[in-house]
Amino acid sequence: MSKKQTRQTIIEKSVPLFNQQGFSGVSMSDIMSETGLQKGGIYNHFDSKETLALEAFDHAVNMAEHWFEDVVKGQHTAEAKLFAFIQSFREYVRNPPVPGGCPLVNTAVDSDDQHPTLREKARQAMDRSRQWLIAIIRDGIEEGTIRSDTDPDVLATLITASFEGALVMSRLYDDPIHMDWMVDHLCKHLQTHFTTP
Amino acid sequence: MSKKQTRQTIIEKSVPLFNQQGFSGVSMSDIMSETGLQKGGIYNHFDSKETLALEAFDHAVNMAEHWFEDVVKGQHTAEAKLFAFIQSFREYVRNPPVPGGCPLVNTAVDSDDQHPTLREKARQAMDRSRQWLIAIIRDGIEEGTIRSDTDPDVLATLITASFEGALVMSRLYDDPIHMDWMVDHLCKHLQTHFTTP
DNA sequence: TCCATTACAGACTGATCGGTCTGTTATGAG
DNA sequence: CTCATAACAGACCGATCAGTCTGTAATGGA
Repeated sequence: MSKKQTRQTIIEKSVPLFNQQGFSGVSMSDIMSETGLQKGGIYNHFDSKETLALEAFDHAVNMAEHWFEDVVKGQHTAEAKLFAFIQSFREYVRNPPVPGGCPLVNTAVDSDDQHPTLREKARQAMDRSRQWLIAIIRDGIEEGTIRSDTDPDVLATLITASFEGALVMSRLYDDPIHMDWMVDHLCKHLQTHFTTP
Repeated sequence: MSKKQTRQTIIEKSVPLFNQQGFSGVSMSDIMSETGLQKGGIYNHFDSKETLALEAFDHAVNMAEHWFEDVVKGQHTAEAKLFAFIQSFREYVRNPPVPGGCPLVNTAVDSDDQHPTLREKARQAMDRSRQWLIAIIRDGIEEGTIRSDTDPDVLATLITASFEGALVMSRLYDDPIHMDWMVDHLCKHLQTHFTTP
């Protein structure tokens, strides 16, 4: 096993731990038993628990981003992309690409004033996610499939917040129905922004 | 200071700590310095950190529940109650009744598999909140101000999840605009469920 | 005022925390 | 095969963890 591989394994094994239990809920012992490595094997790759947590967060976000990008990949109009994106929430809650829910929400909630760097990372990732959505919506307005009086910023926030809230509820109840209801609602709402009747 | 009073003070001082930093993010030392008491003074009232955390959660939820009940108190139709409830989200995010955001979301995210009792409490509190909303919606259907084809369960979930998601976003960005956008959206959506034109 | 009760202080415990360091073993270039 | 390098094991560190216990001081009823 090369250095890079071991390092990557540590990160990958850490992702579910941090995403499920939060920064202070995870101990280096947890990571040791999860990876099968001892102290020396881990601290050879990472300076501190915080460094590892930051990289684990990045990796978790990457996983989610790639998952959503794949969902949208096959679609060629903004309308279809948005529709596919929202429909994919159903699958996300049933078969989450990142164990433990959405790393954005988890980190946003977990890092309340306590871990400023982690919080800043969460903010940046949230912004990247919103900008990605905003770009799709703008494309839709340009190509004429989305009504020109649609505010991309507003719509991006509505979709994102709805997803996060419904995900938390479905996870708390361990019942995907709440996400399904939200997806139905979002789809209906999206119709009002489409120019196609 | 009577026993009950001291006990209550400990709970009240613990609420922001647990709500902001999560169960494992708070140490008994934190609670000691926050309350000004020493170990003996705290463990005289509570068996363990977990017992205290559970009571702190109950108290946090009570604070939020009373806050929302007050908001709705002045309104006499279901339509007006729902409208006042949703509008109050703007104030909630600017002037939260419980420091650290919504205890339901925080606890739901914090207790991922780790603290089953806390998770169960969060579930029950979430259910109480949904049932409260559902009852209002049912009243509205009975009194004829809300369309009879409205599904109270669905609408309650939509409102709750939207609130939670937007709250997380506004808190992460430290910008109430996201909640404002969501409130605008929910109000417009509510109109479609009202029988009044 | 007296005394039983109890709220609380604070020293103490063993476990565990994040992190360091040295020794050992695996690795890969020559 | 040889040897320099570095990946890793695991003992070890001081700090801090949740929780216990004894001593003390405050309280409140008689």
